[in-house]
Amino acid sequence: MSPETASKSERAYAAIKEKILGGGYTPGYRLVLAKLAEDLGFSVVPVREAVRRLEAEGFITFERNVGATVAGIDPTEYLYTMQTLSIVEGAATALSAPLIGPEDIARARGVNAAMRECLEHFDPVRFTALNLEFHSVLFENCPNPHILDMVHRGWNRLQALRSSTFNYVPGRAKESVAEHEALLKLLENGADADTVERAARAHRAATLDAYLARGTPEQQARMPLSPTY
Amino acid sequence: MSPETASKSERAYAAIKEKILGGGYTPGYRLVLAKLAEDLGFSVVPVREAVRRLEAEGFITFERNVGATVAGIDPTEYLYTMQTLSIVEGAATALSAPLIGPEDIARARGVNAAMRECLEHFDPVRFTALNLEFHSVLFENCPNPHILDMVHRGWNRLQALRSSTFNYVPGRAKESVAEHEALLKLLENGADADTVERAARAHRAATLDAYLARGTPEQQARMPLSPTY
DNA sequence: GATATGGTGATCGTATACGATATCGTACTT
DNA sequence: AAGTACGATATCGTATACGATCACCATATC
Repeated sequence: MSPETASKSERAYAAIKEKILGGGYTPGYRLVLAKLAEDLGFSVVPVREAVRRLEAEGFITFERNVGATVAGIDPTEYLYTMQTLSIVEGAATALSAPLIGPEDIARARGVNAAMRECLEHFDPVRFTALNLEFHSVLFENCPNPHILDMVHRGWNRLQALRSSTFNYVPGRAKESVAEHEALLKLLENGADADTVERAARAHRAATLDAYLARGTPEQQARMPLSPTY
Repeated sequence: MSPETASKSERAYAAIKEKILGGGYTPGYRLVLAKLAEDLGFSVVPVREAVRRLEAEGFITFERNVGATVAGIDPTEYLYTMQTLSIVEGAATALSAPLIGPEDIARARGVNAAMRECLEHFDPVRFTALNLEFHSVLFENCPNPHILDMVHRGWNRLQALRSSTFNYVPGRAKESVAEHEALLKLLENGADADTVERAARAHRAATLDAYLARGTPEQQARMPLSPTY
């Protein structure tokens, strides 16, 4: 029996990704294959495979004959990701809606209650984790695997970006919790897919708006995209 | 000077993808790394990298210690891809809309005219190629690279699927050309993004509907998703 | 002082070799 | 005859080695 059931390539992938998401490797950090391999105790080949995969998923950039660096994370990139998520998560939630049962709603409502508590104790870290859990309940039933995959990628990317760029926007979290409750009400009442999609999109767009409103006007002017439409 | 400027890994990727899209490797075909490497004149390492990349993009399936096969292409997969495209292409087109100028419209209209001719001479191959060109004009201006990338992947996937599963649906092509003209009118008149998105979605959904209507009622019942909403 | 040029080192790209694993056929047992 | 155990073979997974390429810096030249 090998030490782990997964291949070294996959373990390398998970380990590096973990470090990026957790902030162990900050954006701009130079990833040298040989060094990574030594740290992990593997050869460079599986490490290289892991790095290429992470590149394909947008976590790192890779230049031929030069090397890899943890992906840069400018505000534009954050906007791109949020906008993409608003679209694919909106669709995933709409497609999930008919498959969401009362027990799912109840669970989501419990999570949302816990988020409300986090507001009072000011625990943004737990708040963020619960936020993912809440939305997972809403979109995980999406029967289209491609769309679900895109949603997962978006959340991953967001996590990578947030750890370094995202500043907690004071008033926003409270609004977010309220919007969650409104979303649950829609689902309970069997709202049609189009309405659910719009609400899910608007929810994310509102977060983005709050982020943009935080910046100076000139920063906002540089944003090339309207956050929602 | 090397024979090509691209790395062997990339050339292998392009070559294998080409063969899949062109029908040289049909679905279910067993891809053996060593054999591919020999055929290409490369070593297995870059070939392996290419294969993993194609796997990530959905063109082939890969099982550990077993091997790779060209991705299976059942009707459900076609439906997933069409549904995903209706969403991301709709968004891409809506985001492109404000950036599309008169010269783009004119070009698209020319392409559409050529498609109309294809109908009369019954040239489905050229029709399909022109169809991509038409839609490219509509979505290529999309300023969000993530969304654009998802659209490209969808089209690629569709091309791979179509070469083996898609049967030309008789009446549909004519409708499609008419819908194209309607889309162009919307863009010319500066329709708002929401309207454009709905039209682009509906256009693709109509193609999917035509495909589904072609099958027996029992086949349709097995489809797990509503094509549009 | 600025720019061009060559050398040097770090890092990636690929080839080859070998070990690990799954699959399939065959023989044996019940 | 059916099922199971076992071994042979094909194929993948990883390690190691070396060649190729690029960035950097020192030096020379204008």
